[in-house]
Formats: sequence, structure tokens, C-alpha cells
Amino acid sequence: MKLSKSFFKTLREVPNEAEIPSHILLLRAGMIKKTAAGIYSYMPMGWRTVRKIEQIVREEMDAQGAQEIATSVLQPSELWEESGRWAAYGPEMWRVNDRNGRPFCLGPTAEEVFTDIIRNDISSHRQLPLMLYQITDKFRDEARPRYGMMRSRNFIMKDNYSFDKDPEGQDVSYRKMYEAYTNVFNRCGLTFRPVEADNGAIGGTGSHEFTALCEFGESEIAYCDSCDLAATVEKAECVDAPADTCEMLPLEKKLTPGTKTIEDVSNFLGIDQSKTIKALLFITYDEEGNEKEYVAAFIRGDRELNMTKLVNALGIREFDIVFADEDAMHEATGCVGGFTGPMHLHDCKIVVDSELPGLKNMCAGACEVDHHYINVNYGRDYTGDIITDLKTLKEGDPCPICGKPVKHARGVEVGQIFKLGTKYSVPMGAVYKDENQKEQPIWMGCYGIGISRTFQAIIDMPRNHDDFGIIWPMSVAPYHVIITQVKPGDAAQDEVAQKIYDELTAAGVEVLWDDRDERPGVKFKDADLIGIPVRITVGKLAPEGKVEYKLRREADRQEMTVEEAIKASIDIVNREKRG
RNA sequence: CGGGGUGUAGCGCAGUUUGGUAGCGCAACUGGUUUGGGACCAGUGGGCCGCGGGUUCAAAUCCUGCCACCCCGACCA
Repeated sequence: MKLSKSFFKTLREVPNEAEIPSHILLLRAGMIKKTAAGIYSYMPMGWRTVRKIEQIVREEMDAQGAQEIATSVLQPSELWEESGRWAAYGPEMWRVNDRNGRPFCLGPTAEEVFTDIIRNDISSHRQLPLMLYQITDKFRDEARPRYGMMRSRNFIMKDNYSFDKDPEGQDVSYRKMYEAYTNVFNRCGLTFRPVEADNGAIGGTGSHEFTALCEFGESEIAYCDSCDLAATVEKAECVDAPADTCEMLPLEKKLTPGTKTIEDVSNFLGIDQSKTIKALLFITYDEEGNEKEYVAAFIRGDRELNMTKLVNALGIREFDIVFADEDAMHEATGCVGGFTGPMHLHDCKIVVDSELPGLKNMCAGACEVDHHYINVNYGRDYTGDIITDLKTLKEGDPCPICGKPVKHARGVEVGQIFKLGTKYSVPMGAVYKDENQKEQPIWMGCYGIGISRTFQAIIDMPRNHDDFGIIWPMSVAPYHVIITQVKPGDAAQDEVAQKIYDELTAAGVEVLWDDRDERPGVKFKDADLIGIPVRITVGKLAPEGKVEYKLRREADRQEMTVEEAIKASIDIVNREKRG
């Protein structure tokens, strides 16, 4: 491709819509353009990279026996009514009506459509297992699109669905996808970790998130250098503090004026925050949105509550619980803002963190203004309706597997895999006949890769950009080699550049030829900005049959003969293009 | 959805306080000189000043309603 003929434009200045390096570089390099908030268009150079990522995904999916299909972005509401998700999905779903007023949505995902597709055609155990996938636009009306393609409202997603006879088959499919995803992200040049994740709204019984580590990520993960621990912070288990072995002391009420926070009361009484019990009050709602019950959660004063764990313990949906105004709840439950404790509460479900029963002689609110109890003990002074781990695993806390201090990292979720069980097949009637002619529900898995998010996440890796621009890994670079011709029209240079272009192209190398009538500085800056891995400069050495060879990732430049440069290019491209 | 901010040429911005009919840099176009790390000179084109309503002889500027976009948070995977 000759750059002079390409629809191509770079920006010298930073567009004010962009905040983080990867988004700035995508815009400056002319790879994408914004069409509306969270909605982007891909320009030729950017689209080439997207297609390369898709190709890597296709190769890895096909290698695991998955077959590609394509479904419409428009999905009828009936299918979602069947699974129960038309009501459950909420405002994130783009809903549209056809001319007769029939409701449709722009697909945010496609469990229902795929289940519908297979349910009529799968009837025998002989047809299983089966895996189908697609790479299509997905739509989610995000409350707050952000960071370019990291959180957008319209994005490209590879989604696939596995259909198996039983849980064992489901596990096999799941492991295949785990492997495929690991290969995909390695080939794309991402630094990532597969981490255990919560199943969330999708449901099911097991999940991993593939998180690309980067500073601006929205996911927080906990991991351990000494063992295999890697989990989202929501999912990570927490080790209970060791149980106290001391004797229970007599309960005592203390006057603690104005000490509404844990910090205040621990300072006032001169005790450590880890000897206090913190109360958090909530109101939950049923599926119709009516108030259901009051919930009081208790946790050690220096811990942080993990909402996901609380929601799972209560068996409710995440958006059916809100923080409560404790003072307003006084009449109903006896709690008192800032002084609520586990004693004297009524008409209120009490959830106690799993380590509290082992901790002796704690300090807790007395449900009375300006008073706390000391020497509060589980069993003797209070009990809970549910006892479960409610803690957020914090950096430096002991690892739940090996006990060493855990680390935290931020990252972007580029893929997630789920075991769905029969969550969709049962309500939607996706069944097969087993060897004994008995009808059985199909066991499903679903697996997603955010293609457009991966596209940006690659750039966000520190190794894939610098002050001058993008540094694409060979596997996803829009072109492998850029020929920077210093003076187009110069006979010797024209001849050398043409020869390199022809020979590399013939060898299967993708070449961008900068033949623009620009000053050399402009061409060098643009070549660095768009991040082509290999640059061959054809300039004043052309009459001697020599060129300059430089890798984007490395600082040094080498003078080479034309033949040497061609060979070096072919070698490195063949070595690295698979990723 | 709550808080904050911004909308002026393709991009980055000034002008708004104190109303007087729009400007700078980059980019584009023409001509010339240049040519190995974002050149220089001369010239040219390009604006519903986010949109609507109001005040005024006169509005980018003042008042008012709306919209869009960005950031923080809530929410979401």
C-alpha cells in the first residue's frame, strides 16, 4: 500500500476527548474516530489490526473445534422473555420496536439466540458436544462510556457457546476455552492473568476473567507471587483472623460521645480498630421492586465489606440492595446511626462475617446514642442469621492459599468464560435424548472476548507504546514493514523502494510504502506514531544499493544492503507474525 | 443517576469579566526556496461562535430552557 493513496491522517495534538495513553495514541495515529459517546468508527489502519485480532481468535476457536456462524444484532423480545432476562436486563439493553410495535433489542450478548438456534436441531446425544461462535457487534447502553474503546456502547465481541451432555462434558469445553483464550492473549502480546471471577448476572457455577494488566483498568484483581492465587477482588476469599484464646470478660457499656466512626471510637477508647465491630445497614427489594427486608451486616472494624459476597449470601440480584439510612430505620429495627451494634436489633436479618465468632471481647455499638459496648462476644451476646465471609481481600492480607501477603493489580477484562449449567437450556427447552432414550437438558458454557477492547488494551501494555507512539506486536500490526522513502521521485530511491516493496510483498510480507511528498521528519514521526514493527529507510544510500533498517521496538539502526534488509525483514516477520 | 467542567474553522485554543458584527497556532490549498527526525517565505480558502427562546439599536459575550461531550462517583461485565 502506498501511503500517498491511503485514507490516512495523523494528529499532532492530543484531542481533548482522550485521557489515557492508549486512547490518545489510537486517535492521534488515525486508527479510530469517535462518532458519538462510546461509539467509534475504525479507519483503515485500525481496522486492519482489528481484523488481525479477529483472525487470531478464529484460528484458536477453530483449533478447539468451534464453528463460526453469524447472528443478527436484532433479537426479538420473545427469546428474552423465555429466559426471563427481558425484565432482568435493565437499562443497559438497547430496545427498539419494529413498525408494528413489536419489541426487539440490539443484542448485548446472545445466549438466547444460540440456545434457540440449537434447540430444534439437537435431538440426540450423538450430536454433542457442539461449540458455535460468532464475531459481531454488541450493544450495551453503558451508563458511563469511558476511555475510548475500553468501555464503549457498541463494541466487537467474539462470543461462543458450548453445548454438552453433562457437567463433565461442560468442564472439558470450559478447559478448551481456557486454553484457547490463553493462546489468543499471548499471541496478541498482552500481559494478562486468568483470574477466578464471580458469575454475576450471567449466572452459572464457575467463571474466569482474563485480565490484561494495566494502570487504567477498571477491574481490580488480587494475586500472589508465591502460589497460584489470582482472583477478582470481588471473588477472592479472605482468611479469617485466628480465633482468640483468651477468656470472655463481662459485658460493659461505655459512654462514647460523638464517636460515630470506627476511627473515633477506637481513638476514644484507646483500642485497636481490629477489636471493633462495624455495622452496615441495607434495605433489599424483591423482584417486583418492593421493599423486602432490612439487613445488617457486621464485620471487623478495620475490614472492608465485599458487596458481591453479601449479595451472594443473601441470594439476591446486585441491584436489589441499597445502603439504608440508619436513623430512619430506628423505629423498625432499633438501630442508631453511628452506634448500631449486633445486639438489640429486631425485624432485621443479621449477617455476620465468618471471623467474628472467633474474636473475643470486641467493641460494638450499643444501639443507643453515644454508647458502645466493650467485651462483646459472639454466642453469649449476639448471634447471626447468616455467617459467611464478607471481607474484601486487601493488598498485604494473607493469601487464602499459601498465607503470604497478596498483591493487587488493576487491569482490563478482555475476556471471560462461564460455566452456565442448565440455566438457559431448562427454561428454553434445549434438551437431547440420551443413550437410554431419556430427555436430558443440555449443559452450556458461554465465553466472550472483547475484540475492540483487546485492540486498545494491547496498546496500553507498557511494552507496546512509548513517548513517540504505538509499538505494535508483529502479530497484530496493521503492516509488518514500512518503507520510508526520503525523496520520492529520485530515480535511485524509486528503484530501490520498488524492489523492496515487490520482493517483500511476493514473500507475503505486508508493506506500507511512505511515498508521500513530505519532509523526512514528518515521515519518521508518523512511522513511529503508527507503530509499524520494521522500518526500512530508503534515502541517500540508495545509489550504493544500501538502506537503513530499524526495528520500532529497538533504538539502534543498521545500514544494510537492499538484499540484507529484505532478508532480515522476511526473517523477523516469519518469526513473529504468528505471535 | 449525583457532582464538576467544556462546547468558537478538520485539530488545539484565545476572545465572554466590561455587548459593537470573530482571531491565533497547526492542518488544507497556490507559488517559491528547502529535503535524514513534525522546514521557511508569500498568498488563499474555510465559521448557523452547540441548539432554541428572551433582553438590546446591536449578542460568541447578558438572561433562560434544552442538547452534546469530557472527568469523578454510583451503576454495570
